[in-house]
Parts: sequence; C-alpha cells; structure tokens
Amino acid sequence: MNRGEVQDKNASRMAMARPKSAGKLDAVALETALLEAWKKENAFQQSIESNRNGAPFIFLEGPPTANGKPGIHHVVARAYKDLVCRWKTMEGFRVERKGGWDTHGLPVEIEVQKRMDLKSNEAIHEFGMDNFNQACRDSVWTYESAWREMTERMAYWVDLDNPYVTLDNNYVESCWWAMKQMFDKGLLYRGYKVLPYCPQTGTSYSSHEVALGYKEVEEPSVYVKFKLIDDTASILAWTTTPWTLPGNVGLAVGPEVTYVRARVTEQAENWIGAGGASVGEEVILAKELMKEVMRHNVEILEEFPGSSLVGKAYEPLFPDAVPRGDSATAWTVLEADWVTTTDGTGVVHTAVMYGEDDYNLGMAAGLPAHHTVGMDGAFLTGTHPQLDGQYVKDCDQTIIELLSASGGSNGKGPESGLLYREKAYLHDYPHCWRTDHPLLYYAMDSWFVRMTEVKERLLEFNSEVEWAPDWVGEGRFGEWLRNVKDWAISRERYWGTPLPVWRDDEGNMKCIGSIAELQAEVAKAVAAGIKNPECPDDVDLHRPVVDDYTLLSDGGKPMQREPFVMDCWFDSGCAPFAQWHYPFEGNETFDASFPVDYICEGVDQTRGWFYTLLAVSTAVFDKPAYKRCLSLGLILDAEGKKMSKSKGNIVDPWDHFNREGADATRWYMVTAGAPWNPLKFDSNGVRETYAKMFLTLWNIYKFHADYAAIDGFDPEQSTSEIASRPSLDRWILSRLATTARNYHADFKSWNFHKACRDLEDFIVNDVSNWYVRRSRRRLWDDAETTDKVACQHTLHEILTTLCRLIAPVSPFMVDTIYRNLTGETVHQAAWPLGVPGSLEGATADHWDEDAAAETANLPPQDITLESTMALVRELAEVGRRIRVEAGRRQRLPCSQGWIVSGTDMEEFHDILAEELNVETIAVETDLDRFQQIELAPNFRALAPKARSEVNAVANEIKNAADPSAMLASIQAGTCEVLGVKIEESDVEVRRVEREGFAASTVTVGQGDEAQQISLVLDMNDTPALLSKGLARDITRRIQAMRKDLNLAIEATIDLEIWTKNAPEMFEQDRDWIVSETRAAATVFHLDSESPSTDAETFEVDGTSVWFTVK
RNA sequence: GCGCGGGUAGCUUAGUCGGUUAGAGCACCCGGCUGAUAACCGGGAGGCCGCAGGUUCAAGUCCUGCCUCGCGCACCA
Repeated sequence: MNRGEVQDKNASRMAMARPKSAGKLDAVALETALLEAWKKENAFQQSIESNRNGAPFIFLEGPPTANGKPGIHHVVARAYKDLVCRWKTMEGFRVERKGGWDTHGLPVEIEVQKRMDLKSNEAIHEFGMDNFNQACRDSVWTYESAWREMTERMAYWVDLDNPYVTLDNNYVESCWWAMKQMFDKGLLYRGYKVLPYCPQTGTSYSSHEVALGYKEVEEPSVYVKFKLIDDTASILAWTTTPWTLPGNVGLAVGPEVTYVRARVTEQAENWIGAGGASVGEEVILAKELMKEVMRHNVEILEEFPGSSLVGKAYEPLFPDAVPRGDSATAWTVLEADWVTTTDGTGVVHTAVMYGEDDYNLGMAAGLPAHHTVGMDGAFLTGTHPQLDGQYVKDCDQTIIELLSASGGSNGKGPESGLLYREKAYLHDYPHCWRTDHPLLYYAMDSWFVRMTEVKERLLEFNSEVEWAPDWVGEGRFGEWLRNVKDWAISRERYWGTPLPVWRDDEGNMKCIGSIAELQAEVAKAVAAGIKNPECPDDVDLHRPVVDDYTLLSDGGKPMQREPFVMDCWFDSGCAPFAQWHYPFEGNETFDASFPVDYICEGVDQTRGWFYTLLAVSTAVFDKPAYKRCLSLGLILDAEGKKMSKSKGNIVDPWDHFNREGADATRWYMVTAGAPWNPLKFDSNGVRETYAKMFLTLWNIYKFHADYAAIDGFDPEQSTSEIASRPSLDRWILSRLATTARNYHADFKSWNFHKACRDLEDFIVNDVSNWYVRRSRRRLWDDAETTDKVACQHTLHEILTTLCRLIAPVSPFMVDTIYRNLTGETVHQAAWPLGVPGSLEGATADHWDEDAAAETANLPPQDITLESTMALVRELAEVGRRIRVEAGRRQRLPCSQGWIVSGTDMEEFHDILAEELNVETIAVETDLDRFQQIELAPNFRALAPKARSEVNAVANEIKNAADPSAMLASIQAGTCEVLGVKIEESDVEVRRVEREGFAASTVTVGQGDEAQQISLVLDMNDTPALLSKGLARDITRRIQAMRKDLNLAIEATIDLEIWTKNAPEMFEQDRDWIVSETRAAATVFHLDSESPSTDAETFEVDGTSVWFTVK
C-alpha cells in the first residue's frame, strides 16, 4: 500500500466514523457488493498481512478434486475450515491458507474413459497413453471455475491463486523424494499378494478404497464333493465363489476339528436346485455342521479329527485347469488352524491365487501357484472348454451345471455328480467404488509400504492429536491403526504419480528421489551404451515419459521402470511438504509449519486423508502430521440420506447463496448441530436462520444507524461512562460480556454450534426483543440528552462486539455493519476476548493467558443485575398472562400492580409500569396478603436421611394441612415427619397466589438461585383509565393507518375522529393522541357516527370509533 | 458379526451430577402487541423420551438385552 492509499484509507475512515443510515436489507446484494470491495482491497491478503508479526497458526487444506461439481456438503467443510482460520486470525495469529487441488487418480481416468468411450486398458493403449494422460490433465480442471466461484461466493478465504497441485512436477518430485525415503528405510517393498482387484479398471485397491464399496449381494454358494482317490468317500467343501473352483488345488481342514464319514441312507424329499447324492454315497465333513449341510438322512460311519485326513489325495475338479508342476501336495488335504466350523462344511476349498489365506497356505504347503483367470477377469484358455474366455462372474451357472453332470466335471465323480447342493447366500462383498463391479481377490504383483512396521509410532502420534470429537481419534481412527495393514500403494494405471522404482530382470532395484538423480542415472545409462531420450530439467514426471528411460543397475544390467502409478491418496498424504516442493525448496517454510496446527475434513477422510497424512509423515519423518483435527459429520439430505452424486440428491449451494445469502447458509450449518454430528440439510432451516438471525441483526443495526445518522453520532466525539449509564444499558452490556465469554469458551472446546445458538438467542431475545424495544423512545428525543448518548454508545458497543464475534462464522453482513460504524473492516479487528497471537513468544499452542486477557475488550459483568432483569422480564410476561386470563385487553391500563418478591427491582419499576400498562407499581411486603405458602420436598437433601421412607415423608410435606405452621416449626428446628427431622434445606418454599386475585406466580432461576415472584393487578376501572385505554386504541389504529399510507415518520396528518358509546375522553388523552400521531389539524366528534364512507372504523369493548387520516 | 454415534411433539432439536410438572424453534389454532423487523408476547393442541427388563426412594439420564437408522471395521471358505 503506498502513501496515497493510506491517506485515502484515513480519509474514508474519518468520513465513515459517523454511521450512514441503513437501508432495507438485501442480503444477496450486500454480499456481492462486499465481495467486490474485498477483491479491490485485497482483503484476504490484508487480513494476513496485518498479523505479519503474529505467531503462526498453520492450517492445511485438504485438496478437493475439481472434476466434479461442488455441492452444499463441500460448503459445510469449507465453512468450518474458514471459521477457525478467521477466528485465529482475529486472535492475532498469522494464518496462511494455501489452496490445493487433488488431480491424480482413478476418478479422473474413469471420467475420461467414459467421455472418450475407452472401455478397456487396450483401448487406452490404442488411443495412446500420452494422449490419454493429456486428456486427464485437462479434465481435472473441468469444474475448477465452479469450485472457485463457490469458494469465493461463500467467502472461504483461501489462496486459490497459488495453490498446490498434485500433478505439478514440483509436487510429484517431492512425492518421489518421500518414496525414496521409505525405500531407503526398507519400508517400501514389492510383493506378490492377493489383493482386491477390479478387472474393469484393471487395478487393485488398498484397504481404504475397498472399504468404500462393500455391498450386500446374494450369490449362489455351492457345496462341492471332492472325490478321494483310494477311497469311496468324497470330502464336502463350500464356496461362495464358484469361479474359484477351477483353480482349486487343495482342501484345508482344522486339525482339532472333529469330522465324520456319513453314508446317505435314503433319498431326500423335495429337493430344490441342482446337485444331489445317491443312497449309499459317502461324504466327509465337520460333525458340527452335518445337520445343517446334509439334506439327506445319513448314518455316521466314523468320527475322527481333521489331522487324520491330512495328506489324502483327491481328484481335481477341472483336471486341465492347473498344471501340477513339481508340487507333491497339489490336490491333497492340508491342515490350517484358521479353519472354523461357523459355516460351510469345516473344509475350506483352497484356490491359491484367489484368497489371502489360500495364497499363504499354498506357499507354505508348496501348492502350484497358477492363474486360471486373466487380468481381464475372464478364464484363461485351457481352463475348461466351456469356461475359457468367459468373465468369471458370468460362469456361476455353467460351473454348477458342469459339476452336476453325472460323474462331475472331471468324469471321475459319483454318478450323482460333484455338486451336492446350491444355496443362495447373502453377504457383504466388496465392490469397485468407481464402477460398482464386484472385486475379485487376485494374486498379483504390487508395491507396499510396510505400515505394520511403524504401527506403534502411528498409535503414539495419534494419541498426541487433539481430535474433535475425541471418539473419532480414539475409536474409529485408533481402531483402524491398531489393525493397520501394509499399504498397497501401486496401481496398474496411467494417470498418477509414477512409482519411481527401476528394476532389472534379476530383481535389482533403484528408487529415484529427484529429477537431478534421474538425470544422473540416465546419463550413467547412456554412458554405458543404453539409448535414452533426453532428460531435461523440466522433464514431465508422468507416464509415458518416465517409462521411456532405461537405467543401469549396479550389476550393469538395464532396468525398466516398474509400470505402476501410485495410489493418489499417497499424493495428498504428501501435502504438508510437497506443497512447498520440500526438500528442493521451501525448507524454511516447511520446517516452521510442520506438523500443522489444524486440519478439518469430513469423517469419511478417516481412512483417507487423515490416515495417509499420518502414514506418510510417520514413514518419512517419524513425526505426526497434524496437531488438531476436526472431523465433520456426514451431510445428509432432508430425508437423512447421504448426499452423493449417484443419488442425485445434492443441494446446489447457489440456491441459498442467491436467496438467503452465504451468511445465513453458513450460520445455519454451524447452528444446526455439532460439527461432528450428521447434518440433515434442511433448506427451510436456512430461510429461518435468515429471518431470525440476520434480519433481526440488521434491524438492530438499522435502528442504531438511522438515529446515529440523524444525530450525527460519533462514538469518538462523545463519551459515556458505563458506570453512569442507566441500568438497562449496564444490563445488556453485562449480558454481552457474559455471552461473549461463553461463546469463546465454546469455540475453544469446538462447540461452535452451542456458541452460535446462544449468541443468536442473545441477539434476538436480549438485544432486539428487550433492549432495543425498551430503548426505542430514548432515541426519539431530538435533544442531546445523556440518556440518548448512553443508549447510542451502548448500541455501538453491542454491535461492534457482535460483529467481531460473528465474523468468523458469517463474514458478510457484520463487515458491512462494522465498516459503517467504525470505518474499518471487521476482518482485521481484534477478537473481543484477546489477541494471544500477537503476544511476544506466543505459539499456536502456548501463550501468556493473563497477557492475552489484558487485550480483551468487553464491558463489565454484573451477574446480580442480569438475574434481576430476568425477574423483571418474567414479570412483564406474567402480566400479559394475567390479562389474558382476566379477559382485560392490554391497552386498557390498570390503576395498580403489586409485586411480591424478595428482590428489590425498584430501579425497573418504570419499565414494569409501562410493560404492564399500570399506573403505579407497588411492592407488597406482606407476602400473605396475596400469597400462601406451599412446601415442596427437596429430594436430593431428603433422600439420604429418609432412605426408603422418602416418598412417604415427601407426601407428608407436600400435603401438610398448614404449610405455614410447618415452615415455622422447621425454622424453629422442631419439625419431625415420620421420625425424620426436617430442616430448611430439606424443603423448598413456594409461594402461590391466593385465589380470587388477578394474579400469577412464577419461579425464576434454578437451584439455589431460584425464587418466586408474584404479580397482582387491580382490575377495577375508573373513567380516567377507560379514557386512557381508548386513547391508546385509537392511537394504535391511526399509527397502523400511517404505516399503510407509507407516511414518513415526521409527516403530519389531518385527523378526524368520531366515537359512539365511548367513555368520557379527557383532554390530556385527546392531546396525547394528537401528539403521538403527529396530527396537525384534529377534529373530535363525540357520540356520532361518521358520515364519511371511507372512514376507518373499529370497535373496542362496546365503543365504536371512526377516523380519517389525510 | 464387531466397533462408534444416534432414536425425545408432525419436522428440527435441548436436556448438566439420576431429583419435583421433559424444554425450545418451525408449522397449526386462538388471542394480544407493534411507526425497526419475514419480528415479538400470552394461550392452546401436539410426547409409551425406540422396545423390554434391571438397579434405585426416584431413570429421558445408569446397567443388560433387543429393535432401528447412520457410519466405520471385517472374515474367509
């Protein structure tokens, strides 16, 4: 900012210190105008700059992918991110907020494949990997502008001009560096493992992706007979995946489990489905499961432990499918201690390549490891003529038929076939989270990060994180970590960070950690005579470019890159350092900002970003990645269903931005429930928030600003000692201080919803409905009275404090208000409760509490005054209730009201007289005149004394014939009920009005603070009262007319009034009507109807009135 | 199946350490009030506090089991 601008700013500040009057509220126009102003002023950067010397508070943005349209659920997460960052900024911290974009990965590829009609990996190769990846690179930004617009419109302040982008070469290079750290530590390894695999996308998934796609499905499960060689019997085994049967090479039994040999004794009735057995056929299965499995009547021939079955050989189901090789154990019974009898037959069909346990067992026992299914999910040629080339999930029926044929699929089974039974089976099965196809467990090459190795560190670091809510950290996330598996990090895909590992055919490997290293290695290879493309400084670190480099192993052999890209979750997990291109650049920045102070995302990121951040930081730095994590609940639609693209129930944030505005939308989100609870997004709730919270706030402001403008009020040109202001002012300021303190305390404990609900209640109830309503007339005075000035200062203080409290949550309207009242933006204002971030030596975690408190700026609290006012307000309500019951209209005054209360509220008698519409208020000290006593037992005190008699004792107290006498004896210490001595603390004295009075009694406060107050109203009429009452009714009607006619407040009118059956109207009351309604010329006609047909008319308590206003 | 979090009025929800008659808001009905307000105030109607059992003088609150919704984990044959 240059000197000229500074001067401009000062000039405008001077001009703006005197509020302009506020117009009618148009929230959307207000917000869009502010967006312009912010942009012009560079307000976001300025808000950070103004804290240049403040302690840093480090926020890390979880990068969204911009290849989908943003919905309201994204707004919620951004609202909470923004809220905390703004709040901390106001506390004096320097809160840098770098944006980020997640740009790699399967979702992008799928999108492009769909759009370009590339149905398979072959199609992609045909299209060209370079073309394909270019298309992905472009596709990533499809919705970037939509995201940007949403982000700006909702006023999420984040730097989108300098974001980190996971596809950037710098970013990728940092990821490579991280990979190499893990490689060097021995945490990265290549393995052949059974992984959930999707043949459609041609990729395997890590456990956190698999978790996204569990679906309940019904599939055919089959009981299959494995015909023993050298034995008449068959072993029964069960499987839910018939497609794995051709790959069967073993059977596993539990060595301790008891098995039986059973013989079918008669044919089964009512057989359903395929399969069966002949009389005399023998089967072997676990004894425990025999009843459940066998549909035939059988006799048990023999019982034996599983161990005695081990080693027995059986006929392969599909003899051609798997070559025996040199395996001695193929198609024999093996033992495995994990075999249970919870379902199936107690015998586990083992297909080495298609189950994790199977694979491990097969490797240990020396079974042949041979695929029967290709990477495309189809049976390999040679498996069986009827199966070859077919997609495995389509073959269930064919396999069932093959097995059922006489002699079975191998022709060596019993005449009844090799299928014993089929049974529909309902279970949860993992499906591809992108394509919805069932995943196949499939043995394949893959790269892993040895997370199991650092499990203890993960748990330790996790316990250091401040989680909100804590149970996500301890429970959900903790549980995940306790069961941590090695991270399958490679993907057989194209668009992602390439795995920077090169390997020769002997298995020698090199992991490349930077471009420089790559260049050096390429040069080395070229020197050894290996042809290589150029490797410039800006080499694109993507496929296929990096695939084309052939490096040289230490053994002098050519090495090719392992043809994988990395799980894109690894990319985002590298964000804390890769966003700075660490360690190639930004080392200082990184060192000063790691681990980060705050992250905030949806709870669905528990296994996603929350995990990968910690996983990477632990594996690479042996440090945690973040100190605080706010885990947000899911956003549901109005019906309680999860919002998702596929369901089409996503709410468009613009619906609300363009109607109620971003302020109301954000405030609604925060007040609707605890951040971690699921939020049922209710459009109606946003409207309600607008009407209640923001309209009210605006009108409070308008009330103040309009008169401040008329009077030329300038808070710096006059003073008003708080101590000398009227009690109403001291009360609202005390309430303000109390509310602000609670607000801040709730913020600190992440209870933003509580904070904001209470603040809203304060604004609507205390400020608008009481303070402003009671103060309206104070500002009508044209003279510069001390009372008016006090009120204006009070309003100024309330509003400026409220603006600062609300600003982090809903930043628009409060900035408009604050600017008009102070000439400055609220977004550089100090938090009313202190600015710890600006203190010497402060950090985001530690600061001098006392010093911070000294920077706080709140009026004094007066708790007694607050509770007295609560009584006064209660009495005003009681008065209305009494009138309703007595059928006396509010505008007809009562001559007297009596208050019966232990509290002195003398100073509020004026207010009360007006509220109650009584001529005089009297304090009645003789409580018994209107009231009688009732005694209520205090269970908490009584229970320990009276024990099981407590109810009997309580009843005696409650139903005492003469409560006053009992109270007297209690006070005298002589009261005993059913042998229990009753003391004052054992009872609660309640005062109830005596019957026959227009009176009511209420209890205010709770516990020890509780007290009863009563109000009695004199219902007798006098001519003076009737006159006054009528005058008020007439005035009110005329005022309504003025409003209908849209008259200016100062405008005068010509008034003519006719009355019939009216009580006498006193001079002073007629004058009152004239002055209240600003009537210049007034004519009263008593006891006559109006001749004018356009006169307004009404009736009240038998009196008819006509009037005209001109 | 295991874990976590819910289930309170038609809807959204508060309910502290177990304590007297379970509070609000929206919507609905009646009445009142109002020259800031799509506001406000009084009243009405609307509650098997998911179900069952237990502990207790006393349970929306604590314990057990079950039902149900959401989320997470997970197993395989």
